[in-house]
Amino acid sequence: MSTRLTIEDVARAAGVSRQTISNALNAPHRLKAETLERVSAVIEELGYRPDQSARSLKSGTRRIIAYLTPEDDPANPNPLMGGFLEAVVAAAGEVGYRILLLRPRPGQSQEQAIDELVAARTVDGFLLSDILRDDARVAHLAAQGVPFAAFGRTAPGHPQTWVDVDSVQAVIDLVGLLAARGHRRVAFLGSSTGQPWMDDRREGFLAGVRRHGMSGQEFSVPGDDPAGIVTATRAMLTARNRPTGLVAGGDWLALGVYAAARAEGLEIGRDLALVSFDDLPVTAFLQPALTTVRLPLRRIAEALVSRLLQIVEEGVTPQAGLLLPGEPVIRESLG
Amino acid sequence: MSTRLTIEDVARAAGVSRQTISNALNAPHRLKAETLERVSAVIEELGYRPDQSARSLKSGTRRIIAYLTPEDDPANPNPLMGGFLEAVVAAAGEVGYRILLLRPRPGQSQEQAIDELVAARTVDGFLLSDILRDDARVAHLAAQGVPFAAFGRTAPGHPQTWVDVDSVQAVIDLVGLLAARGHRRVAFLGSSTGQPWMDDRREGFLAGVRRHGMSGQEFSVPGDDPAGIVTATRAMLTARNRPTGLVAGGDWLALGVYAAARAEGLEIGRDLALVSFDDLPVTAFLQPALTTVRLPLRRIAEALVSRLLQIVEEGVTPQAGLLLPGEPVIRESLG
DNA sequence: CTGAAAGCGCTAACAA
DNA sequence: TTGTTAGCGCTTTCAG
Repeated sequence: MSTRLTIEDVARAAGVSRQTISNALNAPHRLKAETLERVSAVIEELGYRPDQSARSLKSGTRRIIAYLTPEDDPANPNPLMGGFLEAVVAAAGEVGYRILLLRPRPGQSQEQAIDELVAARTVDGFLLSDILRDDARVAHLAAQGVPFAAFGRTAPGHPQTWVDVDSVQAVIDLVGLLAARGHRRVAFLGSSTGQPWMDDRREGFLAGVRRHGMSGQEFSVPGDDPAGIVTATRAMLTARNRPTGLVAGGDWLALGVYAAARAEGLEIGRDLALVSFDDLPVTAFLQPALTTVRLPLRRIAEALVSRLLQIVEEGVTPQAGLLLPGEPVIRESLG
Repeated sequence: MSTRLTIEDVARAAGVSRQTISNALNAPHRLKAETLERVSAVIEELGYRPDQSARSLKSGTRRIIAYLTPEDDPANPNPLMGGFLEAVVAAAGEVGYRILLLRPRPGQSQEQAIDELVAARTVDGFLLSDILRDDARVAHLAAQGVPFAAFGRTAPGHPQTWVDVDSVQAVIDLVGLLAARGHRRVAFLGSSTGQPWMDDRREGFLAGVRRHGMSGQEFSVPGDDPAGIVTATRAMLTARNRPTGLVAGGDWLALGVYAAARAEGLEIGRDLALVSFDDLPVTAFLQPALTTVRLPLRRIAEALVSRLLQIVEEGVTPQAGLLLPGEPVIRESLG
C-alpha cells in the first residue's frame, strides 16, 4: 500500500512549507534546531524518503554506480565474484550509493552497453574489473570523460583510478618461502589465457627465482578446464628433474596440481612444495592445506568506491594507482 | 564529453517538434512511416536516449529491479552466485530492465533496507533468493503490496510468485539410480543449518528409500565448514554396516566425502557410490567425476523476471509457483 | 498525424 | 530562518 508520500504531504503533516522539509534533509544547518527536530520527527514517523527520480532529475546525480560484470564462463565462474560484489555493495552502501549490474545484451559490445547507460544518465560512474593491458572499455570511458575506477592497472595514458593487488611482490615472497626451505629447483604453473594478473604472477616468480639464484622453469596450460590442467601438470611432474617446489598461478590451477600429484603418487608438502594465489574457499577441503595468497577484497572495494566518488563528487582524479599487498596464508602444502 | 543531449536538441536536429521525438520512441505507430524512419535515423545518429530520471519521474516506472543478495559467509561464499546473477542480469536485460544489488547497511534489517528503496521509489520490484519457510522479507513485501518474485517457495498465504527447483523429485531420481545398481543400504548426508532446500533433499531421499524398500540412514553435519564435514563423514564411513550408496545434500558436502573416503582408503565409485546436488564447477577436479544434479539457473532467472514483470507491468500476480526439474548429470562416482 | 501546454516531485535561487 | 517561484527532461493530455 505505498501511498506515494510526497514532500507536500510531509510539509502539511508538520505544519511547515515544503521547503522546510527539503532543507531539513539537504541543508539542516539552515533550520532552527527546534524546528529541525520537530520536522525530522515527522519525516521519521512517516518514513518519508525523497523520490529518487525527482531528486536525480533536479540534481543530475543518481547515487548509483554501475559495475560492468566480467563475462563469466558458466563452466568456470569466478568463485570470488560473490565475495567481491558483497564487498563492493557494502563499500558503496556505506556512502549512500547503490550498485547496478551491467552486462551487454547479446550482440551488443561492452562499449555500447556503457554508452546506453551514460546516455540515459542512469548512473554516476562505472566500476570495472579484470582489466586488460589494452582495455577497450577503459579507453572508451576515458575518451568520453565518464568517471570510472578499475580493479586492475590501466594503461599510462588513461586515468589512474585503478586499484590492484601487488601480485608481483606477493609471488616474490612466495618464492622466498620456498628458498628458505631449501628448494633450488622450482617451477611456475600458469595458464596462457593472456590475463595480465597471470603475467604479473609469472613476473614475480621470475624475479624471485633470480633473486635467490634458483633454477626456475615455466609451464603453461592452454585453457582453464580441469582436465587440461591435470594433464599438463602430470606431464610436468613426470619429467625427469621435476621441480621440488611449485608456484601455481592461482588456486584453480593448484586444484589440478593436487589431482595430478595424487595420480602420480606424490605427496604434496613432502615430495612437492606447493604455493598458490587467490585463497578460494573450496581449497579448505584440500589435504594438506594449501599455502596461498588471499586477495584483500574489502580493501579493494573500498578503495575503488572511494576513488570513483572522488571523481564523481569532487571532480578530482587520483594521479596514481593504488597497489595493495596480498595476504599470504601459510599452510602445510609448503612443507 | 557528454554534451547532455536532450529531446529538444534532437527535435531541432530533425526539424520536428519534441513531441514527435517522444512519439517515435514511445508510440511509433502514431507517426507516418516516412517521418518515423527519418526521425529514428537522427536519434540513432546522435545516440539519443531519454534521461531515465525524467522518464521515471513522469511515468512512475524505473525499469530497475532490486536483488536482495543473501548474506554471504566470506568463508563459504555461494559459488553459484556469480552464475545466478549473470542469468538474472541477462534475463532482465532482455526485457529492458536492470538489476540493482541491495544489502542492508550494518545495523539495518533487510526489511528496513527494502523500505528505504521502496520509499525512494528507486526500483519497480524485488527479487529474493534463499527463501526460508517463514521468511520475514516475504511477509514484509507481501504486507506492503510491493511486487516481488522469489527463488524458493513462499508460504501459502503469500503471493505465489516463486520459482523453485524440484529437489524432492530430483533426489528421488538419484535414489532410483542407486537402487537400479543394486544398492540396499544407503544414507543421506545433510547439513543441519536449517535451509528449506536441504529439507527438501532429505525428504526426497526418504521418499526414494521408501519407494525402493531400501534401508536408509540420515547423517547430519552441524555447520558447513570443511573440517567438520570431513570429520562427520569419516565417522559415518567407519561405522560398521556403512552404507554402500550415499546421497550428499550438496556438492559442498560431497567434497568432504571425497576427502573422507580418501582418508579411509575407500574408493568412490567402487567402495561407495556417491550422488549429489548442485554441480559446482569445482567438482570437475574430482576423481572419479561426481554424479550430481545441475540447477537450471537460466530458466530460473527467466521465470523469476517474467513473473515479477507480470505483476509490475500488468498487475497480474501468478496464482501458483513454478517448479523446475533439476538436470541430473551422471558421472563415474555413481559406480 | 503533429504542435502547444501542463505537470511528475524535487531543490536552488531568491524574496519576505 | 522560512515561504515563494521556477524549472530539471520528459510524457501525456488536448487542440489543431
